[in-house]
Amino acid sequence: MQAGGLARTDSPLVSERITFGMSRFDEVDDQYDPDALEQRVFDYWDDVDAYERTVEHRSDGENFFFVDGPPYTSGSAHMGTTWNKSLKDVYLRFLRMQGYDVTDRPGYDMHGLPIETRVEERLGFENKKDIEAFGEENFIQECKDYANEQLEGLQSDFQDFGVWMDWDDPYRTVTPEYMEAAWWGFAKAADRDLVEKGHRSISQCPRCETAIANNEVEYEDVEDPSIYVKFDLEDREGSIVVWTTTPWTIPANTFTAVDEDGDYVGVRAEKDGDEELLYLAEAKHEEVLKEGRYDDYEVVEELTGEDLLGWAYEHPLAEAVPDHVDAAGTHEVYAADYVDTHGDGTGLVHSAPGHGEEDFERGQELGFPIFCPVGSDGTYTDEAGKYEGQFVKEADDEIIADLEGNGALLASGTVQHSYGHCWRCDRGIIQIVTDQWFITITDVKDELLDNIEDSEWHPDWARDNRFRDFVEDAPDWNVSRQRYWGIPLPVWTPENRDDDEDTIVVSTREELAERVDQEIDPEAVDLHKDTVDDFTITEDGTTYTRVPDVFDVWLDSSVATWGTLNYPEDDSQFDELWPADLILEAHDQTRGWFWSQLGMGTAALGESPYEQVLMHGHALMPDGRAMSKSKDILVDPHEAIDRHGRDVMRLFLLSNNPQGDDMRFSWDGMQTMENHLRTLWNVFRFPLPYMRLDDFDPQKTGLADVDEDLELVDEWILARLQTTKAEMTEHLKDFRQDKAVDALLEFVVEDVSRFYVQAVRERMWEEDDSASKLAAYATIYHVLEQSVVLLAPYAPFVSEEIYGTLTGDAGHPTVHMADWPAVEEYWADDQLETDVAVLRAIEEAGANARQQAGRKLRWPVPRVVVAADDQRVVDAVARHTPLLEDRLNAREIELVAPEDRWGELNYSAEADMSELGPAFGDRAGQVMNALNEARIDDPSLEALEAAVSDVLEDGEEITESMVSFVTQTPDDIAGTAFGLDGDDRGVTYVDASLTDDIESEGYAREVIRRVQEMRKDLELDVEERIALELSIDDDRVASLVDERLELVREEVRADDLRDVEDAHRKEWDVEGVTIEIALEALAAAEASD
RNA sequence: GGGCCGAUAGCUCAAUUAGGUUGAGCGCCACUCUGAUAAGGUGGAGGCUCUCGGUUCAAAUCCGAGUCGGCCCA
Repeated sequence: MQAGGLARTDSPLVSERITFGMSRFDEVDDQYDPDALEQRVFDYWDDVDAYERTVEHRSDGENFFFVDGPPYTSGSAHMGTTWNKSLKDVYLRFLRMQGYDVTDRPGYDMHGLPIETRVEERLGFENKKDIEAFGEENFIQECKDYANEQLEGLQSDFQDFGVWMDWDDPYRTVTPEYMEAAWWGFAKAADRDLVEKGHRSISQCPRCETAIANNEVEYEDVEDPSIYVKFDLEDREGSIVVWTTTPWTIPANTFTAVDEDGDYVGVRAEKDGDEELLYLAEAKHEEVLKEGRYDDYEVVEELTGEDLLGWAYEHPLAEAVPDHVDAAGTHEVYAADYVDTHGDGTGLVHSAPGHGEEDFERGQELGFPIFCPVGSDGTYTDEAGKYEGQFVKEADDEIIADLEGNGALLASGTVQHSYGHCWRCDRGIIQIVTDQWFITITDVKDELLDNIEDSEWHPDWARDNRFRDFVEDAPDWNVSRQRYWGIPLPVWTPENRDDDEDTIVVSTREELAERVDQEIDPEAVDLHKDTVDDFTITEDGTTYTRVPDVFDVWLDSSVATWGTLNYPEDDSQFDELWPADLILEAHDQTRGWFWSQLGMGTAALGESPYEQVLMHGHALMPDGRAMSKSKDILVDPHEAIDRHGRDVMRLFLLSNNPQGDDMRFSWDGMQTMENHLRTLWNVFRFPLPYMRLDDFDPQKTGLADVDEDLELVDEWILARLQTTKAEMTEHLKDFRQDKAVDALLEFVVEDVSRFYVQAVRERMWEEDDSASKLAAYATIYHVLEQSVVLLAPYAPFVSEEIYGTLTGDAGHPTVHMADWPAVEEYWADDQLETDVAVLRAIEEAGANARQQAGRKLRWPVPRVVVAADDQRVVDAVARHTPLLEDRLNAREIELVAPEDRWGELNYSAEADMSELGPAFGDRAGQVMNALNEARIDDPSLEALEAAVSDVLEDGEEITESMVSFVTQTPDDIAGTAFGLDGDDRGVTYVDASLTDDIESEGYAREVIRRVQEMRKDLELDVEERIALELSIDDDRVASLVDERLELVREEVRADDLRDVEDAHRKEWDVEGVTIEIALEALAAAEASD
């Protein structure tokens, strides 16, 4: 299959390449210059509408519904975002090349508290009162402006990274149609009876004066009070001891909890002559009494938690807080499963259902009133008695003092512990009980767990371990926030009530226009709070007003799968596309977007809204630390681009495993990728001058036309190309773009650059037209063209320029329109790949052996002996003897067949542990060492057994399967084993002995190489003729060189051999002999005559 | 405090599915090549495979307990 649409030359679209300077085989930069190249390609894309045309090109293809996880619009793109978008880009491009019509609408998450707090900072606001004074409408407008500003920064970053998405039409969570998508989803959940208003213990940010979700709470180490408080028992002697780090919750104390099965003690303790009876956990009593600095103590009672149940005590702040809870059964000891007699504290837990979540639940079970004397801003209400009006944290000291005054304080200190903070403004959160709106996803927990099964995750453990655990433990979703910049809850309640009975949930703008008392245009209405707060609904004589809350911002993005399609406003695509085929985000989204979408999809539609999830990791610093913008620990993608370019950065990012593992950024890794691209660039530009000179036309001379003339190495590189395509396709389908690009780069660097190009250079230098040259042209053209098509999703810029230069006006306007190259079975040839791999292994071993023998490649060696282990190696060598002679610079190649032995060798054995282990048990290691050390003349088992007889016990023998024989070479000769995939296939021996003839050629080559270097110093053209002067300070060497003088003259294009004046002159040391060389260019000399 | 993931050469990672003498690329050092040349080739140094136990003839690999890092949860 042709990758390029070669028949499209008549299209008016494709000829535009010429206009923009990409005609075939144009001159290209000598050096790979990413910055200049990428700017050129940006301009080119712009000029030919490359993106739009690529999208159009696939518009008839099968649908693929990708949904972009919307980045939050604060700050600019960091390395993590960059990795994420690069991953999306590579898969979207790959899918397009495979023919899919891909949905690629990017999204931005633009509501929520983070933006509100930024705007508040900007305006110098401290709390909600400032906002109210400024005006809701004004504040919402400021937030809108700020979010749009931030969006522009992200948009331009992503485009600058070369990401191709529909940048002209991103979905934005602040538009009426998107907000409507959220209303619709919420209304569907309400239809299923999954929406309720509830009195719950929630995390409250006292500065932002709103509830925040548990997953918005960030934990940091802080120093807090640590106090032990005695509750005096009623009806019996003594006190129970509790511990808390939040003295401000003591006023709301309602009961005390114990572990029914825990062990407790009564302790008679003495301090300053006074004696007290204290009850607390057995495991903690020593520690606690030490804290209380008691002089002495004695355990007088041993009890279980059960014994303590029902004990009544006095509220220690009863006088200061006259309104404290005083219902029947309060201020007694109860069992609760959140008590641990071996954890922090005393084994008795002060419980205030008006604050703590667990306390709240247990308090409800016990039927107690919920007493919470704290307002939404964290100050005590009048119910808190003498503490009224104080901010709770600031009241700690006074409360501690009051406890002490009452004699209730056993000990007071501080403790370092992690405490929850608001994710945006960093204020310490407080737990209070308020009214909130919930989506009761716990009612559909089984459905959620079922729906998890409908999505396929990469890696799969992320779904089956991490995500399932999270979903199993997930509580009801508190979706209401007492803020401004968000999607308003579409809930209207009867004017005189504030519960969740008889509510109206509005689903769409159209419904809104129909039902509200005011006259509105559904097309034009904005849905933000400042607008909809004014709307009332009157039905059946009852007037309904809107609940003033806005949604948790996580609800916004949870509807992205239909929000992307503008559904329900636009229902043209939903049925066909939904649910999403793929979403792709980092692992922190398990608790975020992966979860919120599953929750909303299930609550609203009973289904998972996505089918496949690719979960990648985070970008870490080179030393493994997490990146952090606020701490200025980061690598800025813009710096990476400045230093190495976009293609290099993308290649680096995309060469990392995307399946769950974090990625460490590495400047070395970036440099390596740049080196690889430079290699590609050099390979690409190497044949261009020759093709240009010969007017090579790939349309007229394709592979089919030169099939008869292809040489083995051509067929080999074509076979390798097929394997590379197959591997890449398999890896990409497996979401392992890192392995795919590794395969491609290895092909380009190892096979094309280091082997194929080396092997075909001389064919390209031939001046006359030859079938062999054309075959090489057609081959390298095909290989390069397919390689850049394969590289295009990763490095779209350099691929574009190379593709354009190769195809000119015969290709697609952009490489990104090309089809993903399919394996061409005709060229596949596993046998040949193996053959050449054998030859390369022999060559490599030969080079190694040569170095051991101390003979430079420039000096010929009389013979190279290849001892083959199998017939395959014999065949390969026999067919390619001249190639091997040439590459190893050997006068002769000698082949030793597998059944023969080369007489000059000794042998030793290499042990196979998988055989020795079972046979010798714990002596296997000992036998292995003896075998490895043995030296024998004859590679037979008998000789070997004799050599290792010391370690063999009676009756034991060495069998053939246990060992393989290894040769030991004599002095003149160096040998190196070669193998394939870890299996030994034979040995290459280099005989490095010297003769006059060899020395003659060796010295001649030394001279040639130095003359060539001097030609280069003078920047002479390859064809330019010279006059040469040689003076060699050693008679023997001089006569040796004389023997090869013709060779020297020919190689260095020396027409004259004479003394030259005013020449480029240099003295060289060659193997200890001084040689003086001078030369001048003949044309120059003639001109000066 | 709990869950998940990771820890192998200076760096980035393979090898863990099925236990069998730990590998590659990059970097470093030395040598080498030179009609792709700010490239290419060869070699060398560099590892108690995080620690400690266990299973086994044999553990990077399986099991248990820790340590450190990342993410998530409390």
